Amino acid sequence: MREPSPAFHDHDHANCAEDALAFADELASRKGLRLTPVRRRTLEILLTEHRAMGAYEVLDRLAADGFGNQPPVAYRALEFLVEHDLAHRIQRLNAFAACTHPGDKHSPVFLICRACDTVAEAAAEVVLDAIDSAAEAHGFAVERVNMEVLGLCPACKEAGA
Amino acid sequence: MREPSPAFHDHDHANCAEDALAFADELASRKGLRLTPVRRRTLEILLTEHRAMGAYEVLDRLAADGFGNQPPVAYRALEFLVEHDLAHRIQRLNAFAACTHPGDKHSPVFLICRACDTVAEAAAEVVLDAIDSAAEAHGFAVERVNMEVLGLCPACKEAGA
DNA sequence: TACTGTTACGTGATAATATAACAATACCCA
DNA sequence: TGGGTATTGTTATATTATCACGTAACAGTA
Repeated sequence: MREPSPAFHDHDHANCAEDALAFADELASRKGLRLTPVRRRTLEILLTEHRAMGAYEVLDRLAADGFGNQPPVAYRALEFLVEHDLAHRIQRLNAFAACTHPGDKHSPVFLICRACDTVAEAAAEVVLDAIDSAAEAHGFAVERVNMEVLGLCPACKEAGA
Repeated sequence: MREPSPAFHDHDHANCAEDALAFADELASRKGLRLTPVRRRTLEILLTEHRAMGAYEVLDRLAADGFGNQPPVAYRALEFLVEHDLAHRIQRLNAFAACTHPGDKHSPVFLICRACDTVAEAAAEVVLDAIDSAAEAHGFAVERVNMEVLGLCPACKEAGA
């Protein structure tokens, strides 16, 4: 497996982490959430890395920063972020990634490269309607939607993976 | 958590397992696959239970039937079934379920009840087009799509979960 | 300020899920 | 029949996730 790249294509990454953190702060004060030090730092880690990270990898970083070093520390912080749509869980990889469209009401579609594990978050609002009507036909009340697409990113496709 | 029911609504379940097994046999001989005893029995277990089962739960059944009792036995058989679309992996639950529409070219949407863990497999062909175009915009080559919707099934909604 | 209910955190232990590696066996086909 | 391949069994271990409990921080009340 090749090294994951920060995203499929370059972008202005310099400030995007900063912006996202600022947004999180604003969201927290607006909704009365407690973006505590561990939680904020966890988000910062995900934003800075800009890739899907395993809980234990995040935990190592947190521990290095003086926070607790037991699994629940990371899992709880990550759970909080996911719950408030500041991060997503990538089931396929048992990993977590900061949301790249915070604030947008979105149902993200994750494009996961099977060769380098890079994850891109695509928008696909259209999909939601289809899901809703399919669910409705079953009398099912939709709460959260998770869509994951496995395949090859441009770089790995090029490289002939 | 309530007990999972076989499906959101009753259906003629008596023969559906039998039919699916017959289909699998036919598929195997048509495509030259080796639906060996462990593999066939694994599919039969999933079909008969008609619910999402963990790998270790499947393993217990297999062991009771005289097959090996170590994890790889179950994981390998399940992997085979998933690869050939005879079963699906439900990431959210770390579990596996027999495909309820074998043979159909489908991109299943799983409706997962957060209260009782029941899983229904809905069809949503429309969704695929949307996914494809979203992926195309990223230069991403789609290979497999997995969509999981979390919410409440009719029974649990009724029960006020 | 003291009291109280609630939420969050730290920690140790353990559960649940999944894979690596290798040996033994069964199958296929020339 | 023999040699290559796919499959299975088995041992060991890696990885991911949760439970349980005690303490600390916070919010609201009087």
